[in-house]
Amino acid sequence: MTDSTRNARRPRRGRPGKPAGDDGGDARRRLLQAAAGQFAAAGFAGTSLRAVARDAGVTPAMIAYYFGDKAGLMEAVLVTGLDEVLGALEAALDDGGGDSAPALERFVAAELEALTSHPWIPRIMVQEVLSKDTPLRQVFVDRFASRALALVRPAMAADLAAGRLRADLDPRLVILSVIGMCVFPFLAEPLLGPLVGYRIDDDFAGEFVPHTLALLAQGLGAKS
Amino acid sequence: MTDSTRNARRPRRGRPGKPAGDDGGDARRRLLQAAAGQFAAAGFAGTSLRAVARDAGVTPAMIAYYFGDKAGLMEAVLVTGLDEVLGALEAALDDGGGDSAPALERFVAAELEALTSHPWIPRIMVQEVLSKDTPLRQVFVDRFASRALALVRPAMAADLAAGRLRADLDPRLVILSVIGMCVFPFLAEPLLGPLVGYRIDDDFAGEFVPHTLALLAQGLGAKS
DNA sequence: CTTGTTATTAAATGAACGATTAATTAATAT
DNA sequence: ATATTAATTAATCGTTCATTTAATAACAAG
Repeated sequence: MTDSTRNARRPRRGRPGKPAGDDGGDARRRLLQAAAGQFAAAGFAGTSLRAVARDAGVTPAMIAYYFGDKAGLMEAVLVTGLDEVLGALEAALDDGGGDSAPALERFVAAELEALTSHPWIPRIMVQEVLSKDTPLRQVFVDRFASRALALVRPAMAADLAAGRLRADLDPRLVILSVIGMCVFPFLAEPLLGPLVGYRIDDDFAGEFVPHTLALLAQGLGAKS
Repeated sequence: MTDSTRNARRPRRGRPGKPAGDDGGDARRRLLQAAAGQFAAAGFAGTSLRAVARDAGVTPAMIAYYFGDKAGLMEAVLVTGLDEVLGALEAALDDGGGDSAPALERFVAAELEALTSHPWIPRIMVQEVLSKDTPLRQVFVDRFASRALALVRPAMAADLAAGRLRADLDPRLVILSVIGMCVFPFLAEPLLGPLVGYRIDDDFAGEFVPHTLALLAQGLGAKS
């Protein structure tokens, strides 16, 4: 499906040499975009550079030219997306710091909205960063995880001190549960979307953020 | 790491022919075990049959003999594990039906305990079933998802009728959030385990089940 | 105009992979 | 005893892959 829909776009492959005019510099961006989609859909090992190059309308040699090798391409894809998400998280948590909503609520909302714009990030993460001990993991830790945790932990401590967070829960496990609630729908959408009945489009965050906040605020139990 | 630790076990590969005595029938089981580990760690495309066979102490031709081809091996791995998990869920939800804990609580506890015994299942699912439209997906839906949902949905309805579940939440999204909370720690353990501070061993369910139930029961908010 | 740099292609290389086949041995049935 | 079946290895085939190399064309600077 991914093939047949995108294939007919670039049927002709030109003669060697620098292309004329306004196409210049575009190939790198198209390669990143094609690679993000294919890495998310088929994983690192399951993605062939030939297919990425074909999707981007260039030859595989261009990947070596711009990114060195396959791992370099994956790294470029990942850091490009992660930087954008981290920026959104920083903006949401540094916000004033005064009387706004509890920090964990702002964190959840910002994360869900950022992921809605980059739905391939969780899939690449789980497939290539979470389970395997690849060089990418260090990139992820340094470039994203450590900074994100540095934002969240003091915010949680502030919530706790202000009495806006239960004191009898293990903070480690709270982080785990909250991240899981936020990230899992993006992982499972291709299967559970049709089955349960949801779709990740521009409106998804608008629907899922209130639900998640309501669930986190009071749990599942009926009001007594 | 996976290589060097498991490698030295079966250094010698015998002469051709049926092995004598009590080894018979063991190769199939060892292949399933080795394949589960490698599929979970490296994904379907990232796993080579040569490596699985080496890990199991046989030749790659044995995989064709027992499972036909690579896809058949993966399918056998998956259904073997899923059947065991489904059995645990059925046992937990069919339990009497009387005055025990809310069904969603029993579901959560049973799922977490079953996954603790088969921690590779969520990783294979996310990597090979959730995101890609492979033949495995139908296997998963028929063999597990449809039956599990058939167990959960009436149980949730009963909870709702008995006033043990908030009526103002979207049931579709509740299922999504609950599954995400349960499954995500298994996906993220290789990365977040050392970082956040938890390990999936025999005691994990004993620690995580009470936390999850407490969080689901009342949410994060401090008691007023 | 020439010279160098940048961006691109076509073609070749070598390794790894999944799958197949033929040979081989043990167990079992006749 | 003998034939048949079950379980296993060794060897190899054809394919696909990532990567490398050499050639080529546009463009910029002198």
